[in-house]
Amino acid sequence: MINSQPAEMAASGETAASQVFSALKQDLIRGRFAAGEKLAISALKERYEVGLSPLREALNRLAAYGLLEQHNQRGFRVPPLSAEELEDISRLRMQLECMALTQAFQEGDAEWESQLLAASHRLSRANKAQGEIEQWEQAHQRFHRTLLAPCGSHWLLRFIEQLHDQFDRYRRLAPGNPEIRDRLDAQHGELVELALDRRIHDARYLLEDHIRQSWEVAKGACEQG
Amino acid sequence: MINSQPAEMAASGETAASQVFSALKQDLIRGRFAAGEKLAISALKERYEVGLSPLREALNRLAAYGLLEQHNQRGFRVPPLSAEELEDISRLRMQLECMALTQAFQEGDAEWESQLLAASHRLSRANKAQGEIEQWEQAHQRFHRTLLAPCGSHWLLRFIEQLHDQFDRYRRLAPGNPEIRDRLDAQHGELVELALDRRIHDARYLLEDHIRQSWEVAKGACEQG
DNA sequence: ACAGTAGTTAATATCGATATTTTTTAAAAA
DNA sequence: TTTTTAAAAAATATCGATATTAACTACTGT
Repeated sequence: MINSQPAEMAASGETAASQVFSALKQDLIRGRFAAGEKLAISALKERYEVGLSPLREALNRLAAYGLLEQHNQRGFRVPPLSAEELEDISRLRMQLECMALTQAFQEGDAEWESQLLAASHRLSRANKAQGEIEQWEQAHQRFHRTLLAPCGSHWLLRFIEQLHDQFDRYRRLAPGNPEIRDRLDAQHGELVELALDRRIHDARYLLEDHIRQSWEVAKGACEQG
Repeated sequence: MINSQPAEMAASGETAASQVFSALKQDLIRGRFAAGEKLAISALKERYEVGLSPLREALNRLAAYGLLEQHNQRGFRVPPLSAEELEDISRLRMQLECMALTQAFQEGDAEWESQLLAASHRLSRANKAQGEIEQWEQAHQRFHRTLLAPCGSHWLLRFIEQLHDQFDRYRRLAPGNPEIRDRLDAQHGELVELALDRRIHDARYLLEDHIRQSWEVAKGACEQG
């Protein structure tokens, strides 16, 4: 059984449901669907070239995750955007990520420092290659994930990731703000320095400000857009 | 279309998938399945008297929620119990619920106080009716939900509920500890008093202790059981 | 006896068709 | 015109059957 898979098939072990789950999740976060929009299942079937059963399973997972609303007998909707919810998400991010940061500073070892430096470097390089937004987005996500990874709490990381996905829906829909964007980029480097020196107090303050600045940008998605 | 539904049908608008989701969720929290057990889908079909499609959708939701593990091409498993995860869950509960409590004390109004008193009363009455454990469980859950409800953060409440469900898996599997149980019951009443007086500092300390005591009980589920 | 392997069984994941429910459209009544 | 009602259309949810994958068993060779 050598090379029996067509080129378009994904890695072995991937099921159709899990593939369409990932694809749909990405598209939801990227804002490819209008907020509040009702998803037409038959249209999704064509779009993702997948049958009804795996598609519905993916939709159910996404609803349980909070990236879709599910209403009995009337299908799935993209959740609406609201400034109130964005505030909720942002404030909770500040609290949870600061919690995780504190623990990460205690638990993080040399290996972590290396990975953090690497992630930071990848992020700054991805910055310059304009036009490849998705690459930057991935590097950005990985940086923040690496920063908090050693915090030791599986559930805390899970919730933070979930909030991050929610937050990104807003941020990616908002118009770019080059001014704040530059400041945000600089903060990533500063966070690494503070992490290496384990200056938890300053780092917490900086991370909180980082989220607050991002929040300012993300707010742009709520203005009658 | 009057009374066209058979007696065993649930409220209108309920779909087969959502019904089996609720039933399965309850059974998982109640420990009706062995930890680590692989779920035989065909057996579940008979047990819940439901077809394959709605059953699989329910399983997918539960996996996304964290009450099941899903492995591609090899079905669904009940997550194993571990003392480490219980510690993670418990510590996070302390932090998140104390956060919510603080905000609830600020936002809570007279209506909240009334509902809290009512919930507390129901809980103490449910206590005495032995043999009706499920009734007490429901009253208990509602009490804790009411206590934190006015905190104003949709996502915080969501995460707390999720952790609560995880925690209860352990607690309900653990052998009963009448000694601690009495103390826990007493704490519910004390929490109400502190809430009415908005004594946030004492209340936080008490809630933290409440969770810690429950944790002690829940640990019993991890011992080679 | 043991490791490796083909063949068999059982389970999962998916497809195609159908039944139910909601939404839309059109007609009838106030 | 507005509201109600009824019929038609569209969409969701579910069923039954099938294909695909993993787990198991018996065999072969060493």
